[in-house]
Amino acid sequence: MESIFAPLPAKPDHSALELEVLARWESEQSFERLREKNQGGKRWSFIDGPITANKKMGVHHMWGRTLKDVFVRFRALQGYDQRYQNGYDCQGLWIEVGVEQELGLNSKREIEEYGLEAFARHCRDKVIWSTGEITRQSKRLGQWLDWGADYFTFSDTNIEYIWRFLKTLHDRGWLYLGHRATEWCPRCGTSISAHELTTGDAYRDKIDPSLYVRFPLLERPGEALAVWTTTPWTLPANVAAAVDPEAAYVKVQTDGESLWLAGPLLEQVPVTGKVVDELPGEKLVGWRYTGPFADLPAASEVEYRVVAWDEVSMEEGTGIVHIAPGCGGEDFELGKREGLPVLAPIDEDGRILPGYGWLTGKGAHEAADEIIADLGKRGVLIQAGEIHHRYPHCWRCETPLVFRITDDWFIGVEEIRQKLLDANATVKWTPDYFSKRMDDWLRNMDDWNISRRRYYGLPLPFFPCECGHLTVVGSKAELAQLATEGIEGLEELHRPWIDAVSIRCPACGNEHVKRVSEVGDVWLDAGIVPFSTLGWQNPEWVEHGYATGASKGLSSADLPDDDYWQKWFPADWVCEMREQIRLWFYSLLFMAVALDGRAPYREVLSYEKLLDENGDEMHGSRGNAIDADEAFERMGADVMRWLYCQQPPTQNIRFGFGPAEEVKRKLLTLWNSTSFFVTYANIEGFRPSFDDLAAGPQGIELKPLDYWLVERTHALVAEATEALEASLTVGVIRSFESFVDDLSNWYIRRSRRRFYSLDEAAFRTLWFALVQGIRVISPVLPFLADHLWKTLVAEPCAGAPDSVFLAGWPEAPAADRELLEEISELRQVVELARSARSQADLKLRQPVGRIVVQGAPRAEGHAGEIADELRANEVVFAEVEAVELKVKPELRSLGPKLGKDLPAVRAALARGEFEQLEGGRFRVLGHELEPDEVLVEKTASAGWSLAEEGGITVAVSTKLDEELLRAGRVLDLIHQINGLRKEQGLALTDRIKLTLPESERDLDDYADQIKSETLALEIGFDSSLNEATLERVER
RNA sequence: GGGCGAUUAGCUCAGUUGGUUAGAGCGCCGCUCUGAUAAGGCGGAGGUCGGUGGUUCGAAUCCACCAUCGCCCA
Repeated sequence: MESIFAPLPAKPDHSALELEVLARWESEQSFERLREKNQGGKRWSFIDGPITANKKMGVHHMWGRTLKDVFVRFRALQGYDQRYQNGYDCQGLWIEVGVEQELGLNSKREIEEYGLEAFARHCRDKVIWSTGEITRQSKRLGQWLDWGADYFTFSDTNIEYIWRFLKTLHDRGWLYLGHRATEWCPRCGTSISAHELTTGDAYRDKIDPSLYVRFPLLERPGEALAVWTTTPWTLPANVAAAVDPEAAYVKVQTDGESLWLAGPLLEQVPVTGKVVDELPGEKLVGWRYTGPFADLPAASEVEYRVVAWDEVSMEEGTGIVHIAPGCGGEDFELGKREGLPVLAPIDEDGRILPGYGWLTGKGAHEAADEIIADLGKRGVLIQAGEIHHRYPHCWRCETPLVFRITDDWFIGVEEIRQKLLDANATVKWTPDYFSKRMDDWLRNMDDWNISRRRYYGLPLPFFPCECGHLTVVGSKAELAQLATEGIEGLEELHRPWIDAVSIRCPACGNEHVKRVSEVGDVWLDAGIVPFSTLGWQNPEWVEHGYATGASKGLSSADLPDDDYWQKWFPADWVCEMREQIRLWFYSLLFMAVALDGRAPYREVLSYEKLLDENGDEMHGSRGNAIDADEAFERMGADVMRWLYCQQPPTQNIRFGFGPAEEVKRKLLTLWNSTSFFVTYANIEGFRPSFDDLAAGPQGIELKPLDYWLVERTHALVAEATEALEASLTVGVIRSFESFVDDLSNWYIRRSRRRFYSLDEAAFRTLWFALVQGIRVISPVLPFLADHLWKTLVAEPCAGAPDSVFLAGWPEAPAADRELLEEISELRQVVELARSARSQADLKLRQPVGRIVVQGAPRAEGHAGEIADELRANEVVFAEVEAVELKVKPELRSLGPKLGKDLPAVRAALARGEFEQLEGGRFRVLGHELEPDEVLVEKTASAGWSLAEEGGITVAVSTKLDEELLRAGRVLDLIHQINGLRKEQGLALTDRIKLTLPESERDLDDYADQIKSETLALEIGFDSSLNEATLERVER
């Protein structure tokens, strides 16, 4: 006879099972059918943050992908129509990184010599390769998205939407060309934005010179300022020295001359001598001095002087700060306030410009030693040492950054700041304190530097004419209209093609206006997505119209029309890692509020960082990084997903093969429970009915335990639904674990024997519980769940959906809380009784006479089960006799009633100073306490072992009569014989002949029990034996 | 310097509106089941709940300050 249920192997091979399920999803078109099923129904809008398409994914990427998939599947199960669009980030520095390395290019000059067109094509190839890998890995993880209809940020469509955004901002006057000091990477030849400084580990340990130098004072011969710096290359750009006007400064008489410095710092500065004068900082302001490189041509006009600044540090240095407005952000701001000249000493490559004498042409950081030597030779140096500190480096090439005055394009943020804060107030953040994090960022953010001096990125559509007019082009069509040359060769909106285009200036008619050479910040690319992919203000739907420019042929995504945008904007839910608060979440918010006035998302889920299982960061170089493909192979996607989902998003996750083994063991309980069911259902010929899933088994009399499991299952469904509605996967995991424990360690344990015959109520109940459990966990464990669904439902039930994902989300009636409490009380009684047995050294194999239970009225109907579970002849519910009574206050009710008298009453009770009244009442210190206001504890009288907790008391009789002892010996004997059977390698079904020592003759009354439990056909006795022996009997 | 978060058993973490004896998993020790068996169950050891004050009849929980760590901003 063929099995109704396909038998399950002893353990799941997750990886193999998952590949099987993937193949089935493919052949059965499960995802496509799910989409069809939900089409046109209620909507749930999710927008995927674009993943940078420059490499394969690691396990740290899989956390977010898993969370996204869990909620996408959950909402799909609930019947929500969705878009399922994946996104790729395809241009900008991130893409250039790998390509440059592959091509062995190491500077902008080399890229330009290599040729921008070939470089651009390489970048595109890199993206194509990477998106192929990421798609493959995502599918393997189980992510259900509309693969092949992805959005690519380098499409002309995406770029045009950003152009339009920039034009809108320009019309509002928010766009400007700024002139300021910014962090600059001399190797990449571009400025580094505040965004980029917060990405990854920009701040790294670095050893720098620590220089104390003297600035001789003009009007005070023989006196000088002592100044400290760690960046010698900025000294040629010095124009001022800053002091804290509030602080006290001292003059120290040294061997040669007198040095001024801040009093509080005297101890830690390498200046020794006698303090001969003291002045407040404000008295120093206005003093003039000779600059450290005053002779250089660039410095010829500078009038060096002391200025006041309240930011002067009294923690390090000398309290007199060297100011070079051309070399630092704060210096630049101070310089503006004080009207200081700006010396900008370095060029794009970090080399010192002409006008700086012998320094010209040298690299800023590299020139340090020569500068120090020169200062020493000229007697300017007080002391040169070293300092270990954190210094910003380029995130892509690890080059130490410099400060440079540059012209960058900025978006002014003052007019929009409050609107962003208002919009953020409408967003539900998980974890909620991230909302404040965003608020803080919004309050503090500076104008947005959007330009990068690079190649393969969003071309900024800025065409400045010599006449002073700036044209910001808003679309390709507009560009074509204004173009005077180069438009015919514009195959996509990238350099070098776009650079060939000239336009006519609308203001003066000049026909040779060229675009600026800068490209845009990648966060513009990602932030525009809710507009560019949803067809904002697009007049008509263009099928496959999203794939334009560089993305032509890569995606089948449509360019929808504005009606569609109205339907899908804003997103109901987005989910990315925490860093995205100031990156993607920010640029999304900024662009949406600028264009539409609303927040682009209603809910945000954000999560922390992935570490290895020891809590260290994963690094390829450290050898502790786990390759995603290896993880799929060795732990399986379900196990990975479980690991991600059991982590509260507020905490770093510790990910590794060790934790994965724990998860596998946990999942084994579910597997074994299912396997138990399948085994006996096949033996007994049980066939399930799909209708039972609607509300549990109907039209059959359920035993109390069955009824309990049904209610327990309803509770699971309710808890899991609530957790997922709140974006908290950890809640689902917890509920599910506790459910499986109840199912396995209570229901199956208690009901096992009912499955040895066709007890329909038991089979239907267990089937229902297993299947509902599988449905609830399916978003987390899609493979295992769908495999078990196929086994338990799809194959045996005619007409059932062939995938759990086509079966909808289970509905649960309100669970019978009273019954759940009842069983929970019952289990408490059993646990207390076990504890009491254990205290009296009564192992479970030793039957006991009587168990008395007090304070658990709800468990009273389960006396038989308790007796069976605890091997007791009798279980009674009555008052437990005790020798001693301890009475404690029930604080919850007595606290409010007694108030300040409570401690005294409590102490009196503890001393035993109370009077027992009728009806379980007590009198203490003049207060009469009701029975529900006290907790009564008892100490066992002789012959009893007692355990109590939470008002429940269980007493186990420790008196063992002859009969009980014999029954105990029988169980011991059975245990021993079954051990022997195993030792001798007998099969579970082998029959035996048993020979017992003569001393066990008195157990002969139990022969039938012994025979059936050990599969013995006959029992003999032999006086020469000390121990039982057995031999196998051929049948 | 400012902000946010964290600090609970050897390790990783729960702890619901303040309420009796602060829990789980892993590890350790002991026991147990022996039809989940290189698994399951029970029990034990192990905690001044980071510190100090305060509010309260009562604080891991609320408040203040401090310390340490992480993240963010300057």
